[in-house]
Amino acid sequence: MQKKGNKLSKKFYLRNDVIQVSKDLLGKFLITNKNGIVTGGMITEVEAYAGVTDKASHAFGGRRTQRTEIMFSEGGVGYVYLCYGIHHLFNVVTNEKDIPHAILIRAIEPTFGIEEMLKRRKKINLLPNITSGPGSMSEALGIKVKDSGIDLSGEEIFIEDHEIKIPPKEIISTIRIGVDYAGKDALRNYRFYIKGNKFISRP
DNA sequence: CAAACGATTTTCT
DNA sequence: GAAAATCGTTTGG
Repeated sequence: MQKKGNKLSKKFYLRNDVIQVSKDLLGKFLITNKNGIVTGGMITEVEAYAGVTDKASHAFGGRRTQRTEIMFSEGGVGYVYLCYGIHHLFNVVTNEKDIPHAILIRAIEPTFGIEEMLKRRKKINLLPNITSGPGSMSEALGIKVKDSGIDLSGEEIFIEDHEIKIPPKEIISTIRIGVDYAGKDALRNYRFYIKGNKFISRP
């Protein structure tokens, strides 16, 4: 039923324009394969974190710790961060080695393994809020902190191109959410989502 | 070694 | 709409 999906090549992540990569990720499919159970869906909302120049990023100012070390890796790996002790946020690391750019996946449109995702989220019906919001989405996909640093070209967590093109008109850019503390950097239009899609996080 | 904080979500008023 | 929950990471002594 689904068109054949090809995993994104390493080159996709290695580009140095994190904004462009963010836009390109919209319409791609984020898939996880946990214990033989496949879950995933189309990426509908993302946020870019431009490394050392972005106050909202953990790597702002070149801060390099054991946790953020992953972001300094070469693009193409996942960076999972535990926030508020409860939520697992999934990021895609981009750019070259030592340049800590990352893209936070905020929401996807459920496509594969919907039943399993509902079970993980303890929901009965498929509502838009099942995967809208970074923490919720990660839980639905079974992504955990221990997955941080995973190679996205592997078999457990990966991103596929199903040749769905999102017209530039359908891509909305706006300010990010939940980063008010970042001062003027919070006003950067680094958040992107697909126009009209219901599976995006709510204010 | 102790203290403060957060890229969120959920629940209550 | 506002506030609490909750724990690993980070920072300071």
